[in-house]
Amino acid sequence: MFTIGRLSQISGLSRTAILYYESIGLLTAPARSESNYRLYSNDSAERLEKICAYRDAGVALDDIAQILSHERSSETEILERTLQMLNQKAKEIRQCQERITALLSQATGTKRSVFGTGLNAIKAALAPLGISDGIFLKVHKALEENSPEGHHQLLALLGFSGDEISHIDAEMRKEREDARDDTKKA
Amino acid sequence: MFTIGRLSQISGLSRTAILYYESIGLLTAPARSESNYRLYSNDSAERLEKICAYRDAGVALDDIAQILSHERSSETEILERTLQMLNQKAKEIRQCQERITALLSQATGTKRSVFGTGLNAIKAALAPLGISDGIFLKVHKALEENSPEGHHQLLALLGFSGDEISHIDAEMRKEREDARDDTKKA
DNA sequence: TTGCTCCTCACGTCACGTGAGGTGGC
DNA sequence: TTGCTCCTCACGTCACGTGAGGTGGC
Repeated sequence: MFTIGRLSQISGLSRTAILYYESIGLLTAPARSESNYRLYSNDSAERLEKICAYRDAGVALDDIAQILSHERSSETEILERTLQMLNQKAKEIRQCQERITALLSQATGTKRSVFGTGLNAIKAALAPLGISDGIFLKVHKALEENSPEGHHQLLALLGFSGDEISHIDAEMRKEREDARDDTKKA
Repeated sequence: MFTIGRLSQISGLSRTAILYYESIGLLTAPARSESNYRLYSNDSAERLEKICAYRDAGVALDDIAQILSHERSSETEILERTLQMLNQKAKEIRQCQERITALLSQATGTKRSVFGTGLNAIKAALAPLGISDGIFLKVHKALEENSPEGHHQLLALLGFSGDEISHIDAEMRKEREDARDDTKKA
């Protein structure tokens, strides 16, 4: 038996969110203590856990209710629809990002990609994908040495313009030369 | 002088959106005809055009008002803040996409990436980036022949799991063999 | 008594969409 | 007269957040 504060802690949801779920019927009203406090059962907590799993995947609360009402057949359909919606949203955001960067370069007179400019920009672009600097350098070397053309295509894939790619090439060359100098010194 | 319907047509906004902008003071109340119809000037139309440019870039209406109130200094700051917000949203959506695909593979028992499965999935992933099938094949060949390792890294970059990468490799090999057979026949 | 959690409304959010009920112009 | 555009409220949306005003437990 948990009080709402405790359930909030273990679920990571706010109190008001839990109350809201009750108000729309996604959670059934729990038992009450003598002092009228809500007392949640283990079942409630488990249901809330499931709710969170779908919520964190971007599923609408209505759809979560449908899925949890044991209409198993509808789950795949709902998830697929949600995924399509997410893809659409991602597309729209990407468009906004492009337009914002265009407005920014217009406002400041300097060029910049969605991620910023230069080498740090690439690293920033790769970081959220779980690619560390070390891996990044390895991939880069392999690509650049064996197939500069392929490397350029990869940069294009990441959303850099032709100008930016040239700029990055120059930076990388410089970095390699620095590394060689260091090696010589050692 | 345009009526609201005409302004709606040329701006691409809904009538209600235009009325809403007036209600929050983003557009000033226009002149009226004898029959009380709103009559918009060229100035209004131009202002609305600017509004649309920022709106389509994801800038909040409050912020657009600020930018248009000739506080030029604030523009860059606002655009930068908006861009950060968009980056954050993009990140959240990506997380949702990953979780949805996890739930989907759990529900259906089959594996799938954010973009679907197999070769078509890659093409679908690259299409929105402006990479056609032709370019795709060129890049692939260059990478695979010169640096299979680099190719795998690229696939990992695009969000494919290890299993999926092996699968794609197999598919590509098959496709290449088919192409060779065709060449022999010819 | 002092904090703390808990309770129940009710209103705000953001950018509109959707009627409802009515008037003017070709 | 028939459509059409226009007008002004007012309420709905989605998933809560934020008080307001009050009560119970250690």
